[in-house]
Amino acid sequence: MAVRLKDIARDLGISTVTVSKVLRGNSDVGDKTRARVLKRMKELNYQPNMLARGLASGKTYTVGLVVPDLVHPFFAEFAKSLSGELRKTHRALLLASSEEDPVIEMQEIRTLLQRGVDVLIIASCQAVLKNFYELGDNRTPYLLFDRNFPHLAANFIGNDDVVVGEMATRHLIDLGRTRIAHIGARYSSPAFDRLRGYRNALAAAGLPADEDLVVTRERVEEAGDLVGNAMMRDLLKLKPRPDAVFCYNDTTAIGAIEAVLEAGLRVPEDVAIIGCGNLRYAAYLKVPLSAIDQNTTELGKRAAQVAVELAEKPQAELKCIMIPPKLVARESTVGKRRKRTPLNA
Amino acid sequence: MAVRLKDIARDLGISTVTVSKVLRGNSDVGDKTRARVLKRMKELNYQPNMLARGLASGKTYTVGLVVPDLVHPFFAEFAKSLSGELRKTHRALLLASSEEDPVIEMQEIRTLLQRGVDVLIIASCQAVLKNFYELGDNRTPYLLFDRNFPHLAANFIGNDDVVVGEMATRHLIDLGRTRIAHIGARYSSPAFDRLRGYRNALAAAGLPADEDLVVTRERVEEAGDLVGNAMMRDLLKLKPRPDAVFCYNDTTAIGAIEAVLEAGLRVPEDVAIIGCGNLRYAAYLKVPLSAIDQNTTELGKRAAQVAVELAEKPQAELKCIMIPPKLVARESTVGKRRKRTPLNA
DNA sequence: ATGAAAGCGCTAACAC
DNA sequence: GTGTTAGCGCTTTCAT
Repeated sequence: MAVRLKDIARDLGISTVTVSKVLRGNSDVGDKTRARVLKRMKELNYQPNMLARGLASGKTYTVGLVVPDLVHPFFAEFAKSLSGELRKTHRALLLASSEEDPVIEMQEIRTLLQRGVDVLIIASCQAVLKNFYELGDNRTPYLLFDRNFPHLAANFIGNDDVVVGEMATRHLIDLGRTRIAHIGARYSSPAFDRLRGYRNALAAAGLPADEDLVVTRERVEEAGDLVGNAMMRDLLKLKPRPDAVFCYNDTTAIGAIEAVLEAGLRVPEDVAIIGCGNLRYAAYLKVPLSAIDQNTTELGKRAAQVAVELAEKPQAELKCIMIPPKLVARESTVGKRRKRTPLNA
Repeated sequence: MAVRLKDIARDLGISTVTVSKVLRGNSDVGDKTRARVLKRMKELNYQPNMLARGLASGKTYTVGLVVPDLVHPFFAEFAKSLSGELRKTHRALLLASSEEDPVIEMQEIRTLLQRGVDVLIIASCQAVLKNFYELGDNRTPYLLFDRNFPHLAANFIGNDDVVVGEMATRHLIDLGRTRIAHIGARYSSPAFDRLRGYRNALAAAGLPADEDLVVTRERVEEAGDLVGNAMMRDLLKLKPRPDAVFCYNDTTAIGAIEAVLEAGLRVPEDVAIIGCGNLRYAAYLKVPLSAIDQNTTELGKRAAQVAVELAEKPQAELKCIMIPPKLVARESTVGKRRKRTPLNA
């Protein structure tokens, strides 16, 4: 059996309460007693039982995270950053992957809530989020991440995706492109906002908004390269064909580039392509990929901070945090004239 | 406050014990009583408090995983697969990333054990694993993953890395290459075994084992591309220079390819290069990368199964599971004559 | 088939 | 400063 508070108390002839107080750094303990307790704890290599603490105190020092796909570099990067930041506060991360399936997502949320996570961070794939309240009268605070639900007054952290769309499209405009297409996703706030940004930028530049140039398909997240490839092939059939494409994410962009090359055209000379996410290996692709970097590491850090705040003060004021994105131009838009951007820059 | 067993018992005029039995599917409950309990549970949307259950029963239905780097596709893929499989058994995943730092790793292990994980799965970055026992007299069963410690009698799951090395090297030999180099890692069982496999294959083919052709460096995991690039540059200075390289992983391979191209040479004509891991985007790289696929999804599935077994029967016989790797040949070794292998194949 | 009693390891609230 | 009492929500054991 593991060492318990009780063991230390017995050894020292004091009460468990005092030991507990020392454990938690409570100030109302005599210096001598504190020293003796700490010494004994070290000797016995005492490890507190967080289950018991959680049950008694209502705080588990645990954060739950639900993402649609752990392998997606964006979510993996976020999870890593979040986890690293939580470690500094001695909190643990309960992680679940919903596979972009709302039903699985609900199940995972339930699992996490049953474990008493202090906060829930979630990039939800629900179409509507009213279901969130059907999970019992649970008062666990939550933080929406990446995907927002405008009609829901909730804590949110993500990028300003309107800016993402504007930034990408503006970049293509600045390069002199005039027939700019958009390969988008559906049913999520980032998809919707990036599209809006795209339109804003076109309008601001006085370019026409040709609806043929906007194509979308469901489930862009999973096999994005294949989807991107298919959609690009559709776009290439248009006359005149687009001379640039802003893709919803990097994987669709990769597929799109492939389609352009397969059609015997050049990137970026015939069609410039920009993605979003800034994959770790973007610089090593057949055509090094330009992309909007989401600053994912910062996103994870800030999310951890908000999570800790929520854990400590569940009724805090609503937070809505937008991390500014950043343009990383590589060959897929600017061609070979610039020097190669180093990895992850 | 959330609904408790007690509430249901009170509503129905029965004891909490009976309700608890229904909850756990215990058979010694009358059909009528069971039905009433289940009905009421549904009505109130009862969610069991797993902390309380864990404290009382000693089982938390939680598995801990520690990986060196969550963003590394191999570990991300593994975590995803593991998590998906655990979900089927209603278990949760506590995840931690050690950043390839033994000190952080110990801290994370402690954090997980304090939360009472039923099993610990770990790709450890410790040089020696005796420290494992210093974490208290904890009897939590653990499963080593990817990185083995031969002198430690422990459960293990991973690839047979000797076979990985042989398979990769053999592939290069079959292509007629005779001066085959190896860019390796250090201080881990996969690194060591892949090197052994490399040597085995050379010996079996009657090729000389030139020690100049084996280069290693620390911390290949993090910025693998840069490390691979630097090591390849070293190799290219040799006379005669190598005509093929087996790289420890895909990221070093990417860097190595870059170095070859920067030197004005061709891949694979001048230098054939093969990696290990089979990145999701391997097919879309400048030179589509040949690699040994580690069958990571299967690895995660089997790990989950073993974890569940260990959770239920901690004293089970030691398991040592080797998932067979698979060769995926692309342009970086065989050139353009073959058809492109589809993504993730 | 059902339940009473005891307790998992800890903390909160209040005495002294 | 220190200790007492009383739980947190559940399971276990052993009566009946």
